[in-house]
Order: sequence, then structure tokens, then C-alpha cells
Amino acid sequence: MGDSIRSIPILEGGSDSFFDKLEAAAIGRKYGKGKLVFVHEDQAENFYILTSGWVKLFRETLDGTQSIIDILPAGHTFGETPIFEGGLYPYSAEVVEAADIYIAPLSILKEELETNTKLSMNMLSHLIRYKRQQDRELEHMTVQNAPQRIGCFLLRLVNQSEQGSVVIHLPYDKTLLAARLGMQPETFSRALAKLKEQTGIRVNGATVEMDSLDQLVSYSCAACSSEFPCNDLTDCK
Amino acid sequence: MGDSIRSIPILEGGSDSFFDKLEAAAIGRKYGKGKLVFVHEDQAENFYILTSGWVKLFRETLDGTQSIIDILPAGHTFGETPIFEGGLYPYSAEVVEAADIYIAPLSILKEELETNTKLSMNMLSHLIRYKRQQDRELEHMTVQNAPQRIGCFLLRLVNQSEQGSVVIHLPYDKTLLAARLGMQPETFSRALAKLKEQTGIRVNGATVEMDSLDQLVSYSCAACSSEFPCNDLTDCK
DNA sequence: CGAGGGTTTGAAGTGCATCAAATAGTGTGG
DNA sequence: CCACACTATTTGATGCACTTCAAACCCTCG
Repeated sequence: MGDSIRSIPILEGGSDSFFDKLEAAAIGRKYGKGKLVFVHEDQAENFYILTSGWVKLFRETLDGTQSIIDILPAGHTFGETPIFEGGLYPYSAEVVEAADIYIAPLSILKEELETNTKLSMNMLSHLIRYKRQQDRELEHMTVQNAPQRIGCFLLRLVNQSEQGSVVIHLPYDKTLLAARLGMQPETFSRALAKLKEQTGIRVNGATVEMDSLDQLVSYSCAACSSEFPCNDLTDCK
Repeated sequence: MGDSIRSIPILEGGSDSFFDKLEAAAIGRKYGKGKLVFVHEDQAENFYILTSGWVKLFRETLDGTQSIIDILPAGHTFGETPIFEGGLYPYSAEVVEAADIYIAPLSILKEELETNTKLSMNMLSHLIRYKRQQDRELEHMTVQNAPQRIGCFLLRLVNQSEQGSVVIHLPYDKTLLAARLGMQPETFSRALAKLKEQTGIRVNGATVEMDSLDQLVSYSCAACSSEFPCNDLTDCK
């Protein structure tokens, strides 16, 4: 386990004693699809380290409509933001693909942050990058239409350097993906069909293929303020 | 000047020597409406402290469409995010209401952050709060319609504790406000009219009055995952 | 008083949501 | 290995919200 925690990007810069404490205190747990890790406004004692699977962070309105904050792949942490202030989780977390998660006390993280500038600098830098990504998401919502948003998402799944023909696997349900992109499942389905005819991508279930990225890039990125290899983040979300 | 810089929330926790250095190096400048402070992808040497007026942060696509990242009131800093990485501004900054701005070297801030945990903790905490606000903005874009978004914005301008009748002054152009809320000026105008008839607010130019917040709250917050006094931020944006 | 930008109003078009229903796909127990 | 149940996905038809284009209005300021 040590390695998997020590190599989490957002914890880079942590001291040895920090990781030792973390390993001593953390509990590893397996979660099946659909399991809730915590719920909005739970008292936050722990933060979570995702080493495999996918986790959805979301909020919901009174009528049950969910709005998705993020869908995290392995290698990310979540539930760490209540270190400051009241200490309530600002969102709920649900496993959407069977996951391995380490549960670790926030107090250890907080203590380390207060004494280890390297870690807090690293965390600042991650938050800033994250914010930039979020700026883009907001931009996309107003500037791109549904097919373009899907195309943009696909592009962020691709290794930028990829040459020639490309194969992508959608990481989770189309229904969830639709929600993640802020549209209805029906709209997603139609928009994907449109993307197919516009850019020549081939879709088969959760597999998407194309001969080159060019058409997808010129179709999707046209309406955006960033240029293609825009995915300067650790990874997709 | 000292005081105005020392009381900026995001710089709270800075050491005396930090503020001394800042005051020695910073240049105060007045900017008229419409002036650009810096442009997207400029090399970032300085960050900016806004002590009066309003500044718009934005990006634009090739065809000139702007997407607004934020509109800052006095008391905020901007252009500080390139402390890490390459050091290019990720957005452009334009004064939208005549502003007083202090220009200060990023290097001073960076150095202080690396040595003063109090400041970096404070900054982390601010970024986290900011992120939460941004989560809400994204939610609003998908969950609220135009009149509700306007109502929500108005509510965030109000002092929460206000009792009885309330008067609000729109802080800048309606056209800009529309862009800030991700809609067209025409839509804004119509949506505001609808809000008027639905909630009984009275609009006169840039002045908005109402007898009580109740109707506005129940109309606007119905579709949101947060409850009314949701503006747990330093101030509006 | 006239020019120009901000704001409103009107008419028409587009994209997405919604409701309804068909189809494909997956896992289950027999 | 098949039939059933259940969910994910697609397709169709319709409505609504917002955009777009056009023009009028209003207000401020030289």
C-alpha cells in the first residue's frame, strides 16, 4: 500500500513521517458500484484516497436533481476540502465503478500542511491548476454545444501525443457521462450521433475509434478559448 | 496605502516584513474604465491588488466571444495564479469600473508563501472556498433558468442579515452582468422583467427594491442545492 | 441638440429538455 | 444454454428557453 499512497500527485512533497503516520492510521476498503462514501454535510473526520475505480462527487437539490461536481479516476483524493472551517463535506461521494479507497484522518493531513511548506505549496499548485480546469468547464457550458462538449471530453481522454488512429474507451456509463457534461441522456445519444457524422468517429458501445484526431479537434475546439492539447492536468476528470 | 494592502483577506497571515517589502516594491496606479491590465498569455511578473473599482477577468475564443471568469470587487487580488508553472496569465484582465490597483512582484509573494505557513494556509483556505463557489456557479448553469440566476445573483449582493425592505444597486452594466451570468443582454432584460412579475421586485435603472427577500429566495433558490444564506464567501463576485 | 452606447422590445429560429416508447444489452435463475 | 427481468441506450414527437437578428427607445454627455 505504501507506494500507492506515496505516489498520489496531490500528496507529493509530504514528509516520510507524514506518510508513515498516514499508513499507520489509514484503513483500506473496497466499495462496490453504487456505494455512498459519505453524504453532503456529514461531519468530516477523514479524507479519502482513491487507488482504483471511479468516484462521483455530487450535490442534489430538494427535488432530487443531481449536479455533478466531478468524477474522479484512481490517483485522486477527495473529501479533503473541509480541513478548514466547519468541517462538513460540501458534497456527497458515490462509487460509480468498483473502487479501492484508503480512509485517512484529516487531522494528519492538516498537521502536515501546517508544518511542511513543500506539501502546502504542492497542494496550492494543484488547486490552482484545478481551478483553471474548472474555468474551462464553465466556459464550455456557455460556449460549446452538446456535440462539441462530447468531442472535447473525448479529446481529454486521449494521450495527446497519440499519432494516427486512436481508440478510446468511455470510462463509465453514457448516462453518467451525459450528467457529467450537463446534458440529458437523450441529448447525449443524439449529440454523439451528430458527432459521428460530423467528424467520422466510429462508436461501438463504449469504444470510440478514429483515424486521426484532426477532425475532432477542429470540430470541438473551434468554439473554445484554449487550443488543443489543452489537457494540462494530471489527468481527465 | 499600507492599511489597504494589509487588510486584503487573501493576504491575511502575511508577515510584517512581507508587507514591508510589498509596500516598498508595489506601484499604485489608477485605471480608467475599459483599460486592459494584462492580456492572456502575457509573461507574469506581477500580481495585482484591487483597492477600488471593478475588474473583469475573461478569456476569448478566436471569433472574439468572451467568456467571463470573474468580476472582482475591491479587496481582491488577481493575476497571482501563475506563481507556479510557466508563469503566463491564464486570462485577460480589464477594468470595468475605474479602479485603483497596486502592482506588486509575484516573486515577493512566492517567497513569502514558501516560508510562511500561515499565509499559505490562508491562501489554501481561500482557494477552497473559491472552488466551492465555482461549483455552485457550474451547478447554476445547468439547474437554474435565466430569471433564477439573476435572482440568485441579487441575493448574493444583499447583506444576509438585512430585514424588511431592501435596496440593491447593480454594481456594473446590465450587459456585463448578463455576460457574467452566461446569457445574452436581451435574455437578461426579458428575464429581469419576468423576475419582476414573479417576485414583486421593483427595478429602476440600476436600482432594485423589494419589500422582503422571501419571495425572491423561494423563487430563485428552489432549483439550487444550497439554501439561502449561501453566500459564505468574503463577498460577491 | 445630436451622437453613441446601453437597454428594451419584437419576430423568428435553434438547441436542448421532456415525455413516451422501442430496442439493445446484461445478468439472473431455471 | 435459454428465457426473463431489468437497466442502459436509442429514437420519435413535441414544447420551451434561450439565441439571433432587427429595430426602437432611452439616457447621458459633449
